[in-house]
Amino acid sequence: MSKPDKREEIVRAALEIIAEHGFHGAPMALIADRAGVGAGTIYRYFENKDVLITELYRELEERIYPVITEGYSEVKAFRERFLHLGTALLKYFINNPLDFRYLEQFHNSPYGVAFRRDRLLGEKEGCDVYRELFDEGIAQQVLKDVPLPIHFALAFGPLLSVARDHILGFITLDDLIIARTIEACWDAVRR
Amino acid sequence: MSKPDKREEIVRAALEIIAEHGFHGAPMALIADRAGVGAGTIYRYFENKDVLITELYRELEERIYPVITEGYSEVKAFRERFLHLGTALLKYFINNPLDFRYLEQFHNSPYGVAFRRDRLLGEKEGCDVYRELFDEGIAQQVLKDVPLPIHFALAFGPLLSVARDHILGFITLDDLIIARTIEACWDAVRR
DNA sequence: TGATTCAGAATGAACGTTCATTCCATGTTT
DNA sequence: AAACATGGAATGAACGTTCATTCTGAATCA
Repeated sequence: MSKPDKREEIVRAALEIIAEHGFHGAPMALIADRAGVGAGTIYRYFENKDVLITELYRELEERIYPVITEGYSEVKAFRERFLHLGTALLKYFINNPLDFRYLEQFHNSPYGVAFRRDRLLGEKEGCDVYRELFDEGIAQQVLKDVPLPIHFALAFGPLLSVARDHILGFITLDDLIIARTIEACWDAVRR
Repeated sequence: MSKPDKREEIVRAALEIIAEHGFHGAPMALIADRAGVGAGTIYRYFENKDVLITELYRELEERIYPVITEGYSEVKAFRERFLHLGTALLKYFINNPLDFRYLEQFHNSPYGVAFRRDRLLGEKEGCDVYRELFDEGIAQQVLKDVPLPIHFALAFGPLLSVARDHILGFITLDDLIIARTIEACWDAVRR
């Protein structure tokens, strides 16, 4: 196994185990096992567990961004762009439940809070597209007159909740329900 | 200190520490310290840490319910009832940040997932008022034609997100913004 | 009243376990 | 052969839980 291969295996194993059992249900020894690697080897690639966790978060963000923005065109009507970004994000989560579960774990932990605090301006997912879209919508008075974070809450709050329910098996989403949900979010933010 | 006093102190200390640092940042020894009791004393009142955690959850639920439903009348117009329940819940969270942080921790943990799964199967809903309101709205076609869990997501998702941002200091809510936020949620669920 | 007894509440040091991290003998590459 | 990478046993810190002991205050007795 080549050098970068091992790093990749470690990251993959960490994602699987942490997404399923949380940070504290993911001992380094288990991650090493699942990656097919010695416990000590992890420390050749990551200074410690915290670094592994935040590094994994960064990699997930980078994976998501291009998928979301694929087929996204800034020239389309505002509403269409909103629906595109919402649908793309929700579908990404549904198709990548491990990524979703990991991101949730991260957000609801001291890691995530510190991370967001550092980013106070960048806000959620670090995806600038969302911020730009909402800023434009507020400026053009297409969106309601509330602060940006409220818009984020109105748009992403239901989205995350629905994704979680689907992944945990409490509901089953299909294309129709997804479309209706995103349109409902649009009703929430539009003026 | 009388007998129920100690139990109360333990519960209070556990709420404070867990809300602030999470389940794993709350060793029993620290909870005992904060409560002003010996480490072993906790085990006179709670079989183990898990029982303490779920018991505390149950107590919080019981505390919230009467506050939410105060002044709530089933005869008022549907929209008014929705706004009342939404506003009451959001304001409760803002006024009781420890409660909110604890409930979030609980929901985003194996405890919470297991808890919800039991509820779904057992039909024994904790938030009956909310369930009744939404059921009625769907039946009367005041609400959009989507499954109940989607309505929950549309209504509570933004609410929790906004409460979290406020409590973490990322935004500052006032009565006007709260009212606009709940009304936006109404736009999301209404037909 | 003051002394004595006693049940159960409270205590915290000690225990066994789990975990992140370190260490080093061994293997691999250059 | 030198330099580096690896695995997994060893380490020590932290944790939840236990239990032998101490404390407390109500009940009983003289």
